[in-house]
Amino acid sequence: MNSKLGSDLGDAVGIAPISVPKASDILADRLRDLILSGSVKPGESLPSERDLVSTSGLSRSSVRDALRILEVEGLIATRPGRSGGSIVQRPDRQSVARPMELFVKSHEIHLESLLDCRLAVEPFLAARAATHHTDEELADIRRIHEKFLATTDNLAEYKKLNLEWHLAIARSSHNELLIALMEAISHPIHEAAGYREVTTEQIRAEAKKAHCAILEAIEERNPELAHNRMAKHLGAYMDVARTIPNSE
Amino acid sequence: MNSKLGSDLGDAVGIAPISVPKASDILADRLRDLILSGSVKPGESLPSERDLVSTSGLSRSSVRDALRILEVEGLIATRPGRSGGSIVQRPDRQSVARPMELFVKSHEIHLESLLDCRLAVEPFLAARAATHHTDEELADIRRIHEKFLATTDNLAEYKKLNLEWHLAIARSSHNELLIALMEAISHPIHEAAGYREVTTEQIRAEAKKAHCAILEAIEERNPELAHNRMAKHLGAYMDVARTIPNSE
DNA sequence: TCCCGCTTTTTGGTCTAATCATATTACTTT
DNA sequence: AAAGTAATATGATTAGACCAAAAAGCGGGA
Repeated sequence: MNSKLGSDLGDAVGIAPISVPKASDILADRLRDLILSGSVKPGESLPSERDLVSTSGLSRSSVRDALRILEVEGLIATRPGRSGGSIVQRPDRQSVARPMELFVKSHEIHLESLLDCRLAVEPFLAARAATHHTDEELADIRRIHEKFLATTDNLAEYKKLNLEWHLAIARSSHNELLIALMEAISHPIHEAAGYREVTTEQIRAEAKKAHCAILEAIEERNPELAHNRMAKHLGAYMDVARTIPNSE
Repeated sequence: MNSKLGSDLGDAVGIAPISVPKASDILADRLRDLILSGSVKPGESLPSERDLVSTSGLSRSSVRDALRILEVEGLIATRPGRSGGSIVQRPDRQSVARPMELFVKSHEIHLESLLDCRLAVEPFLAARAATHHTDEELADIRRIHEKFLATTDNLAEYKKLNLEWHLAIARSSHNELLIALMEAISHPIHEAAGYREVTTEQIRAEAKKAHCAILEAIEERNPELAHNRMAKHLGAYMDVARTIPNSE
């Protein structure tokens, strides 16, 4: 068992570095496959921890580790108590948005990139909303819209309703993936953007006008118009944001 | 300790349901804050598990659970052995793309929605690539492009290089978030799309022509042209995909 | 008969205390 | 000095116990 000899042999034969997977990872992979293949459907439960221990041959810690992985991934929800257990569920939008937010925060993504992202996605969402919206969704947008128009000097309220307005439009697009993306980038944008770019009365008035125009296009089910007006609205916002130095 | 009495009191006073957070979640939140606030920088290590046990007062299981959460989130990487530990890192693009893929698979997102997503994002990436690309990135794209043009009847090879081509364009955009999004949706698309829509020689020839045109626009650093040509290319692809019934 | 209240049972959550595996460091020997 | 060997710090894994929550079962009384 000479280590040098072993190393030489390894180099000579060209053994690739062997990665030793963790027991919990292997079990997590298997359980994930079970879920994704549809063997266990949403609402149903995985076997109890103690069952998994006996069937897998692993210890309870490893089993719990595996379950914890799936929980973070949003594939299961665990509840204590009898008839509790690991209940399979479809990951919600937050399971997508959360990692994205972590990514944005960790990499200190510039506001510029976030707005870029928004500019790419939101006009599209507006166009889809124009063609795909239901009556309930439209009513929801209108309700938020009216409240938004009614805001005056309460900046926090203005920002909150502005955000809600955009998210309501997004939800009407019926594209779950793009909605999740919007949700993910909205929070960082509205945190990073600060209050300065909406301080003047004029800017807020223009935003309200733009919202009205976009909503009108959506009500008329005119996707091209909604797309262009949203793009113009965001362009104006970006121009304002750009003239203001970053707070960081 | 009459339970009925307690319940009535609770209803009367209007006590909100109290959520009992798990110990590991609390610790995970704290450690995550430490990382995101920059108190522990990428490359540095968190305290060892045994240290965390003594400072937090929790058991080793809970501490390990917390660390496992952060690991799944891509915030740390753990390595065994002396001078191992939980090393802080920035989440990579995979940490964003993976949850998105799980979301797509779990919700059985239609190919239509995925292509929509792509249509929203990729023309934008092409435009940004036109203005932001470096010489190395352009050389990389060209290398893949040449290999792509050289493919003939090997469909697997064609599809692989096609995917790589699109991702290379995306990388040149320098928008990390949109790159991650592209990576995330590319795999499901190319899995779901099957082989049928690229079976005819004519379709492949047109795709090659379109790639050439897009690349040309990028080399000329003309963002509008790159945007429009990419949109047209994707539109053509979607038309083809739409004429073919889903494989599911 | 039906409902309240107690007990039982199942399940996840937490803790303790070892032991194993791995990789680095420190030491010893040649 | 270089090479080999022992000590050590770290995560990975196991085992077993007990706690807490929540549902199910049971029994007595209105």
